[in-house]
This record gives sequence, C-alpha cells and structure tokens, in this order.
Amino acid sequence: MPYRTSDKMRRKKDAKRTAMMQAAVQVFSEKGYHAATVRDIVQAADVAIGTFYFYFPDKETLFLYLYEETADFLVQAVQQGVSGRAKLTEQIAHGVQSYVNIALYEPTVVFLLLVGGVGAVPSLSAKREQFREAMIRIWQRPLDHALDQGLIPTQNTRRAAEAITGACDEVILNLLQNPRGENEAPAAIKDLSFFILRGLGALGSPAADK
Amino acid sequence: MPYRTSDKMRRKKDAKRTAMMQAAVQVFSEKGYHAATVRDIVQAADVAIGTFYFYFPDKETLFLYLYEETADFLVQAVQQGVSGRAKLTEQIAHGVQSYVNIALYEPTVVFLLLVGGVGAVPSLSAKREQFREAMIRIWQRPLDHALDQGLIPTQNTRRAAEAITGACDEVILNLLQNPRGENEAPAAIKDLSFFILRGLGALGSPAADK
Amino acid sequence: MPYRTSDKMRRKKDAKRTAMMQAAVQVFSEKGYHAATVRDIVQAADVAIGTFYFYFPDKETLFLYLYEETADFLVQAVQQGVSGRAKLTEQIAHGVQSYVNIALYEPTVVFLLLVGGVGAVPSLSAKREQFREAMIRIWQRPLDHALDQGLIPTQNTRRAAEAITGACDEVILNLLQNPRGENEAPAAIKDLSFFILRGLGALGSPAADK
Amino acid sequence: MPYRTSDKMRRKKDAKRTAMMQAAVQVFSEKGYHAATVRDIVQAADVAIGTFYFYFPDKETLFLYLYEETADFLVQAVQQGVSGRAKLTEQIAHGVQSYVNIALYEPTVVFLLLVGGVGAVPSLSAKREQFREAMIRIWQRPLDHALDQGLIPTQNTRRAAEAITGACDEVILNLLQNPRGENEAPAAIKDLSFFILRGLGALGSPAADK
DNA sequence: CATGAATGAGGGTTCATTCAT
DNA sequence: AATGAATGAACCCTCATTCAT
Repeated sequence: MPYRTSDKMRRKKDAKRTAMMQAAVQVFSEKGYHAATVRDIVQAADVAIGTFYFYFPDKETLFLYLYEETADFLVQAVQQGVSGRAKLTEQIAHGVQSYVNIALYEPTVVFLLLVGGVGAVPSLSAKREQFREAMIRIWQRPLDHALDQGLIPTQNTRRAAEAITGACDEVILNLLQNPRGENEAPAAIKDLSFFILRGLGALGSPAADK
Repeated sequence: MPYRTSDKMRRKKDAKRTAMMQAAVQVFSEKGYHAATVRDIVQAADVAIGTFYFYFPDKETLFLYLYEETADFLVQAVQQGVSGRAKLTEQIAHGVQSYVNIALYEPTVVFLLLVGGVGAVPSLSAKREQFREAMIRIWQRPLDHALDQGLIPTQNTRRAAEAITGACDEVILNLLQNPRGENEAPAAIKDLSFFILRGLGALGSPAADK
Repeated sequence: MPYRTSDKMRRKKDAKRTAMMQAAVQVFSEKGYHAATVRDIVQAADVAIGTFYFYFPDKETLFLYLYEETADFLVQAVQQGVSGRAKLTEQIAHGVQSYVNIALYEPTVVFLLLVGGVGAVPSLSAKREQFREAMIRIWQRPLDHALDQGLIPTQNTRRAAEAITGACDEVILNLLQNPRGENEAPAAIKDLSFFILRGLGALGSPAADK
Repeated sequence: MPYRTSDKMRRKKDAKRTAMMQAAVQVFSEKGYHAATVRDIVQAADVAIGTFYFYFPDKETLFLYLYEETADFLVQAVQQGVSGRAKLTEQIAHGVQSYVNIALYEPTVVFLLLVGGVGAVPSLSAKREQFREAMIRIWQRPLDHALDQGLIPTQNTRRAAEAITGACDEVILNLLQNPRGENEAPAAIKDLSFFILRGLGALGSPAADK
C-alpha cells in the first residue's frame, strides 16, 4: 500500500526541513554566505548533500529565504514591542527590550542579520536594504506621532530613526560579543532607552536618570 | 589617504603596488572579500596576475592589510576631529564631521569597513572587532572626561560610546546610499551631533535645537 | 505497435508499465539518452520514481530494451512490406512505403532509432549496429534474388543495400523535419523508389519516370 | 624582463590548444557529447582540468566549435571534389571519392559528424541540421544543372540529393566499421558512384557497368 | 621584475538508485 | 505494489596559487 503520506511522514519531513534550516542559519552566521558551503550545512544537519537539494532549490535561495524570514521575525517582534504602547517613552523602551530579548535568545539569527554575508549576492544587498529600512521605519512612526503632538522638539525624524537603529545594533552586538557579567541585558536596555529618549528630547530635564 | 607609498622614495617601483592596492579597495568594497577575485584586482590595476604574488603573499593578507590600514586611517581622522577641541559639544560635532567628510570623500573605503566581507576570513573578524573597539574608545574618552567634570549626568559611558558609534555608522550609510538633495551632509552632521549630545545629556534644555 | 503488454492478460498490472514505456520513448527521443532523466520519464507517466525501479532494473536496461523492441518493430514492418511481393520493383516500393508510413505514424520512434543517444552507452552501439545490419539485410535479400535471376546487372548487393538504407533514412528524416505541403509522403515514396530501382539498374530505360 | 610572449611561447600554446582539440574530438566521437567528461578530455590530452578552461570557455562551446569546424572541413572538401569538374558523372564520382578519402583519413572526425551526440544540446541540433543541409545542397546543385541541360530525366532534385547524402553516409559508415579486405575503398567509391548515377538516370543503358 | 600558462583542490549542483514505509 | 525521502558519486566549472620563461 502506498505509504501514509499524510501523518507521520509529513511531520518528520517538516522536522528535517526545520533542522536543516537551523543548521544553515548556524553555518551562515558563523562563516558568512560565501565561505559557508553546502557541504558544511549538510554536515551540520547530518544529512547527505543530495538531501539539501531535495528540500531547497539552491544555496542562494535558501540564504535569501532565511534572511528574509529572520528579518521579518525580528522586525515584527520589535514592531510589536513598539506598537502596543501609547507613550513614546514606553514605545522606545519596549522596542529596545524586544530587540535585546531576541538577540539574547537567538544570537545566531541576529548575527546573521547584522553582519551576514553582505556584498556576496546582489539580491541579498536589496534584501538587507529592505531590512534596514523596515527597522528604521519602525522607529520613525512613533517619532512622527510624538512630533505632531509636540512631545519632542522639531527634528528630522527619519535621521533620528536611523540613529536609533544604528545605536541599537551596535549596543546589542557588543552585548552579544562581550558578555560582561550576569544581568547586563537589563542595564543595556535601560541605558539605551535613556540615551535614545534623551537624544530625541523626549525627557524633561537632562538630570532625570538613574 | 591610506595605503600611500609608505614614505618617500621608490616611486616607480611602487607604482604597480599602489595601483593594485587601490584597485583592491575598489574591488573588495564592490564585491566583498569572497566574490572579489585576484583576477578582478589585477585586471583593474592593469597588471599581470603573477605581479600580484610578487608584491603580496596572498589575497587574504592583502585584504587584512588593506582593512587595517583603512581602519587606522578612519580611526585617526575621527580621533583628530575629536581630540583637537576642549568642549564636549565641539568634540562630538567635529568627530562626527570628520567621519562624514571621509565617508563622502572615500565612500568606497567606508563601505569596505562597515559592510565588508565579514565572517569571510576568521582573522578578519578579529580585525573588525579591533576597528569597532577603536571607534568606540574614541568616543568614550571625552565622555569619561565630561563625566568627571560633571558636564553630563551619570551614565555608562562605554555603552553610550557604543550607541554613538552605531548611530554614526547607520546615518552615514544612509547618507551614502540614499543621496537626498545637495547639501544633505551638513544637515546630517548637525542632526546627528544634536541627537548624540542630547542623548548624553550634555545639552541644557531639550528645546534648544534648530 | 512496439512495447505492448507482451500478450494478453495482466492488463491492470501493466497499465503503469506500459505508461512508463510509452513515456520513455517520448522522452528519450526528445532529449536523447543522457539528457533524459528517470524523473522526466516517471513524471510523464505520472507515477512515482520508485515505481520505475519496480518494473525496470535501471535506466540503461530500459533504454536498450526499448531500442531493441522499437527496432524489431520497424524491421519487421519493412520486412513485411518487402517479402509479400514477387517483383523487385514492388518489393522496393512496398518496403519504402512501409518505412515511410511508420515514420509518419510514429515519428518519435523513428527519431529515436535514427538519431537516438548514440555513443552514450557502450552496449547501445552494438544494438544500433544490429539494427542497421538488419535493415541492410532486408534490402539485400531481394537484391541477391534479382541478381540471380538476371533482373539487375552485376553489382555488390551488400553495398547497394547499404546505399538504399542510407537513402531511405535521410529522405525520411527530411520528410519528418521539413514537412513541406500536404501529401508529400506519397511523392517521397515514389521518388525514393524510382531512385533506388534506377540505382539498382532494375528499370529498363532511364526516361521511364513521372 | 617580461617574457617573450611572441615567438616560442605562442607556438607552444597553439600546439597545446590543438592537441587538446584533437583529444576532444577523439573523446567526443568515442563517447558522445554527454558521456564524454571534461576530465576524459584533459586526461587524453594529459593536462590539468584547469588548463581546459584556460583554453576553452566550456564543454559545450568547444563541442559546438569542433562540430562546426569539422563539418565545414568535410563540406568544403566534398564541395571541392564536386565543383572542379564539368560532367555530372565526374562530379558525382569525385565528390564521393573526396568524402570517402576523408572518412578513411579521419575516421574519428566523420564519426563525430555522423553519429555525434545528437539531442544532447539544443544548439547542436541546429548545427547538425545545418551540416546535413549543406551536404544535401552540395549534391543538389549539379543535379539542377544537369536537369536544365536535359542530362537527367525530370525529377525532384532535392529529394535525390537527400538520397545521395544518406547513401554516402551509410556506405561510408559501413566501410569504416567493417573494414573488409585491403582496398575496399576504391570499390566502394565505384559502387556508390554507379548506384547514384544510375539512380539519377544519368547513365545511358542500365547494363553499362562493371 | 614581470608575465601568464598551468595547476588542482574544492564548490555548487544533478541524478541514478535504494529502501523504509 | 507503490511511494518518495534520502543518498552520494560524479559532473562542470572557478579561482587562488605556482613557476618557467
């Protein structure tokens, strides 16, 4: 009898597919797109090389897909952190927190996004650009709103959003690479949030910190 | 400029060497480390492939050397912008200005540093780390000084320096990639400086901008 | 038709087998032996790839078998056209007619035989050789007979048979590839028959054509 | 000093290139396009695999080039045999002779042309078609001329030319594969010429042979 | 010094074939 | 019987590197 294609097998297949994708993220973030070979990936996933091409059309497509999925995930997570609040201070704080949390939980993924194999594949440059743009826009929207309501002084919100994006990336990268002490993350979140909010002019008096 | 002919004489001799290094920066920043081939470089420099290996031990070494020299150049330029002033506001403003100026003058070089072939070569990761570290320290020193003098509120200056570094990178990258209007650069410098200074709490009242 | 289900019963059982063989002829003649993949075949037959290996030991064996069966079919058809007649002129004419008819009815099959994946598989060369040989012999027998009876002048009948075989192949190939006009086939049959019969010296006076 | 690129080296390079092409013809005609690997070719030429790609862009291009060159050579040789004469009988005889001579002198090449890797590469099918067409046209021209002058009876010269082409191919193929006796070639030339000329109706009385 | 022909390890990808289900 | 996921040898091709000239 033709074997049960529905139940167990399907799940198993999905599991293997997922395992391979995780292995791929790992390898890509460790070596970058070009240096990572398909052979590396299948070894990490402990499957034969043919299996890779059974699940994915080719290396580039997988990488692009991984990058996009990963980027979407991060973008939405941060977006959620931001959009659930009303006050700018909370929006920033929660956005930063979401970002840091994900970075700590999935350092590999964040690494892939921030320092992945840029320049390697033309189509990736575009994807990377989109990702940066999405992150910037996440920050810019609340800024525009706050500006409208006179909560922050007149300023180029686009540029401010760029600065926020860059600041977050760098702080998080440092947090991941130099894991100082135990609970450094909460401190980083607070420091970063304050820096950003002050930078935006959203805080009353400059002395109002810790 | 980086990678000039060391010092004074041996002009002729180093003509080819220089040509190759300039070509290499160009090619590396366009294609990334892996995608750039030695053939690409020698063709751009209009020399034979054998000549490459007369002047440089191999592709990796050249890239590392180029990266280092380029990084040093940028670091020193920004350092100079910062260290020549006394007041924190001026230090930040001039540091940012130096960075932006170089980015506009040598976009290729800055691209190479910011999104170069990371992860490609193990030894490069270390180099990149050093570069980021150097940039962060440039900003941290004046912060520590200002903190000592009570010019800015209590804060983690290391983290603030990270944020500044990241903010600069992102704003500059955007400036290079989306060249909006004519004299966007001065505006970017001002915006960025204000954001940073406010973020540090170095400005009196939050309404004191433009 | 070739590759029918051997004999009588096991209809259902062989439905897939037959489908695959027909698909295989199609695919092989379109792409040639090497370029045709087992996947192509099973897709065309709408069965799973495992099914292929249940019915056939491997790709090569199937191809060989197909080639042989196909060749036998063509050989016997032409043979029948020839052997049913008494006069040389009719033997030639009917042989040619049979050949052309089959070519028009099953162009795929004839293509496979004439320009199939030669050289691809060592064992195929032998098979192809046999097929050519069989075709040549079909023609040679009536020639020998005619020679015995003094109906054609002294000549090397083997060589003449070779020439006939080649002439038929080429004319038919052209008929299939450049389908000029409607009823070109009858004209081709007549032209070819006359050419051959004259070539053999079987016709009285050279002016006795159309 | 930059080494002498003009004299000795150039010749040596050309020699190697030629050697590789000859090796390629050999391998291609033995195994067919698909089954022949680049490794086969470089092994036959006793060079490294990289050398292949230094001289030729890729396998397909080389094969196409080889096929074309080879086809042109054969076509022109036969053409020359035909066009140098005035009488149809001599044109046919010399054309056939040229063809046979080349086949005996370069059996590999002729094999490649007649049973080369057809169906393998789309672009090759076109090339093969061109070659067949050229051969057919070589024969058709003198036929048209002879028809105009009333030297042969009314007939479809195109079809006759196709028959001639096919007849030649088959006889020659058999001559190469079954080398019977010593000087079989002259006999084959004579047999074939007579068959063709009679087939065309160019000979007075059918009994006028050997 | 300079050249570029020559090398071959290694990368991405295909595809005939197997076997647990 | 039938399926299709899994395998891995082998293919084509690239490119860093060497070395005779």
